[in-house]
Amino acid sequence: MPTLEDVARRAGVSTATVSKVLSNTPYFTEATRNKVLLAVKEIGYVPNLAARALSSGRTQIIAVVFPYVYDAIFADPRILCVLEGIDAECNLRGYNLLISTPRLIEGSVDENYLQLIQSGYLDGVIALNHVPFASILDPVIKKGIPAVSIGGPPSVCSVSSDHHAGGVLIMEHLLELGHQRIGIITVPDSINTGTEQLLQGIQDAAQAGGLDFNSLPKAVGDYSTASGADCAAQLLQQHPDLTALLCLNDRMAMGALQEAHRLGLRVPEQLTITGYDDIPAAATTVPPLTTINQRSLTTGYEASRMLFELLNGQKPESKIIPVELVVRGSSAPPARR
Amino acid sequence: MPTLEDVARRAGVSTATVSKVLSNTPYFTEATRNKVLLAVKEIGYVPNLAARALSSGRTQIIAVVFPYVYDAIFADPRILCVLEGIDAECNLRGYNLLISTPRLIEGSVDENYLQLIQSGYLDGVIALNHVPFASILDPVIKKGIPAVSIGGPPSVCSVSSDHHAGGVLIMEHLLELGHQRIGIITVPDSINTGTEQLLQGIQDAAQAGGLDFNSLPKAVGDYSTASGADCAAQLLQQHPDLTALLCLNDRMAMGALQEAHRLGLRVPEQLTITGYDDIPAAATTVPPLTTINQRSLTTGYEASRMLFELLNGQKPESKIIPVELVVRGSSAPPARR
DNA sequence: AAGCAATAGTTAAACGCTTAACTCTATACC
DNA sequence: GGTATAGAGTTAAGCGTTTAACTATTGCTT
Repeated sequence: MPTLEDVARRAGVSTATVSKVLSNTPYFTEATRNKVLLAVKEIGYVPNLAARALSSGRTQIIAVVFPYVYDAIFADPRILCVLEGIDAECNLRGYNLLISTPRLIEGSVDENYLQLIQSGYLDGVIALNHVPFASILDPVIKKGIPAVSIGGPPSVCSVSSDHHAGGVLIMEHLLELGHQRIGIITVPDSINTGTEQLLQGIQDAAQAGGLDFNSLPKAVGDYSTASGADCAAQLLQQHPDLTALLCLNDRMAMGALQEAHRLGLRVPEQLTITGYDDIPAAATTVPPLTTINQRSLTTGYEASRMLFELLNGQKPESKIIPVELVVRGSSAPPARR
Repeated sequence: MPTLEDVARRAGVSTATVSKVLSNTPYFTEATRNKVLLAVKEIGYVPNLAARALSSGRTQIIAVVFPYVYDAIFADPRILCVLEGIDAECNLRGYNLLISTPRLIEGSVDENYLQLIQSGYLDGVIALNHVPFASILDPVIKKGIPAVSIGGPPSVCSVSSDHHAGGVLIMEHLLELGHQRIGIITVPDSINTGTEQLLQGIQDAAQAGGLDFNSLPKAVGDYSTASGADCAAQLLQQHPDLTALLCLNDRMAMGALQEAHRLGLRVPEQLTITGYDDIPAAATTVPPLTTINQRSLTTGYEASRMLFELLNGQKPESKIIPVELVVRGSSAPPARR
C-alpha cells in the first residue's frame, strides 16, 4: 500500500507538505496543492488510520454502547432506530461506528469493555444508558473521553425523551375517552431510569382527572410480549370490569392484544389497549396500537450532534426530546353497559 | 496513560519482554512473567490499540457491512439477529465490531466506505451481501482482507440460508393443507440474491404437487408492511376465490393480515396467510404467522466462525444454513364451499 | 536600509507498540 | 573439551502519520 512518503516522492515535496495539504492546512500555493492531490490520485493513496490515530491521538471512531441486560438487546427496535440516527450523522462526518455491548456481571461491566475504553481507540462514546445500577459511562468519563448519554441521568450530556409528558399524554387520552377502570401493565421498579418519570406522568394525569392512581390494578411484566399476555390474562381475570389496559411498552401491549383476542374480547370495542414507544410493529398489529412515539431517530441524531459539539470543545446543553401521542385503532370509548 | 515503557521500568525488564509476556510468547520464567503482570496491574496499564495496530498490522476490528439500500435498513429485524450472533462471537474473542452502512449510489459504493476498507483499519469483514448489483466485497477482496459473505454468491466464503428448501417447505405446507388457489406476494426480480432460490423452491414444490406455478396470481411488493397490504387487496379483489396468500417475507404477510382483517376475512378460517423469515413480531400477530425460520442467530454465529478460521489461515467451506417451517395460527385447510 | 510580518515549505522527533536479530547463559552430546 | 542447542531476555529498527520548530523567501513599513 502506498504511504505518505510515496506520495511525497512522486509530488516532489516533503511528507509534511502532503500531510498538511490533505488536512487543509493553509499557506500552500495552488500549484503545490494540486501537485500533491494529483499524486494522491495517481498512486491511489489512502491514509493509514492506525498510524494517523497513533500520531494524532484521534481515531475517527465513535462507540455506541448498549449494555447486554436482557437477552436479546438487538431485538429492541427502539435501539435500532436510535442507531440509525447516529449512523446517519457519523457517516456524514466521516466517523466510524463501533458497537460495544458490554456484559453486565453483578452490576459491573466486563473486562473487554474496560480495555476498549482505556485503549485509546475511541474519540467519543454514545451510551444507551438505560441501566441505572451499572455505570457504563463512569470509565469513559474517568478516561476523559467525550460522552453523551441517551436516556441516562443528566449528570453528563444527555438526551432523553420526555417520559413524564408521555405518561400524561397516554393517561389523558384514556381519561378523555371516558375510561375509569384502567389496568396498568408495568415493569419492575426502576429497571429503567425512564420508567419512573413515565409512571409519575401517568399518576399526575390520573390525579388531575380525579382518578386514584394507587388503586388502579397493576401487573408487572418484563417488557416481553409473552409477559404482556400473561399480565393481561391476570388483570382481566381478577378485574373483569376493566375497560382499558395501559401498557408501558408496545411489546407488552402486543401481548395483551393477543390475550384479548384469545379471550374473545374485541379491541377496541370491548377493551382499549395502549402501548408506549411506537415501534414499527405497533402500526401493523390488528388493530394498530395507540401509543407514544419517542422520535428515536431524532434522539440518535441529537445525540450525535451533541457528541460532535463536545468534540469541537463546545459544551452543549442536555436535551429533552418531546414525545407524541399516536392515536390508532386500539383505543376507543368504553362500551356502555 | 501508562505505556509499555512504564511497565518495563517498573518491572525492571525491557519493553520487549513486557510485550512478549503480554502476548503469551513462550520462554519466560514464571518469575519474570509475574513481575511483569504485577507491574501491569499496579500501574493499570492498558495497551494502546492504535500503536499495536500500526506496529503489528492487526487492529482487532471486524467490520459488519450492510449496504443502505432501502431506507430503514436498521429496521430489518433479521439483520439484527444476525448482528447479535456476530457480536457474541466477536465479544468472546476480544474483537471489536465496527458497523458500516455504505450508501449505494448508482450501483457503486460511497467514498467513505472505500476509504475505510483501504485504511488498514479492518482485520476482517462480514458483509450482508444481499444486493446483487453492488459488489460490496470487491474492494475488500482486492485489498486482501479476509471476508465472508452472508447470503451472497458463493464466490467467496459465504453462509446462506437454504432458501430453496424454504420455498419447498412453505409451498408443501400449503398443498398438504389442501390449498390450490394460492396467491403469491412477491418482490421485484432479483432485488435479493436469495429470492430466486426461494421462488425456485416454491415453483418446484408446486410442480411436484401438480400445480402450475406460472398460472398462480402474483402481486409485487417491496418488503414493506404497507406494500403487503396493497398486494393483498389487489390479489383478493381480482381473485376472490383465493384460499391462501404466500408472502415472501413476514412484513408483507403482516400487511396482508391487516388487509384481510379490514375486508372482514377471518384468518385462517377463510384465508390462510404465510410469511417468510420468522422475525420476532411474526410470533405475536393475531393470529401468529406460519412462516419459515432462517436461524439468523446461527447465521451470524457461523459467519463469525468462518471469519476467524480465515484469520487463522484456514480455508473454511461455504455453509448453507437449514431453514425450518414454523406452523402457527395463520394457516389452516381451506374452507369447504 | 533595516525590521517585521506573512507566506511557503522542510526537518525531524514523537506517538506506543511489535518483532527480527542478537546476546548470553546453562545444559547436553559426542 | 569443544560444539550444538535450548532457554531467557535485550536491542533497536521499524510501522505511517502528525506537528512543533525551523528556514527561507517575499513584500511592506518606517
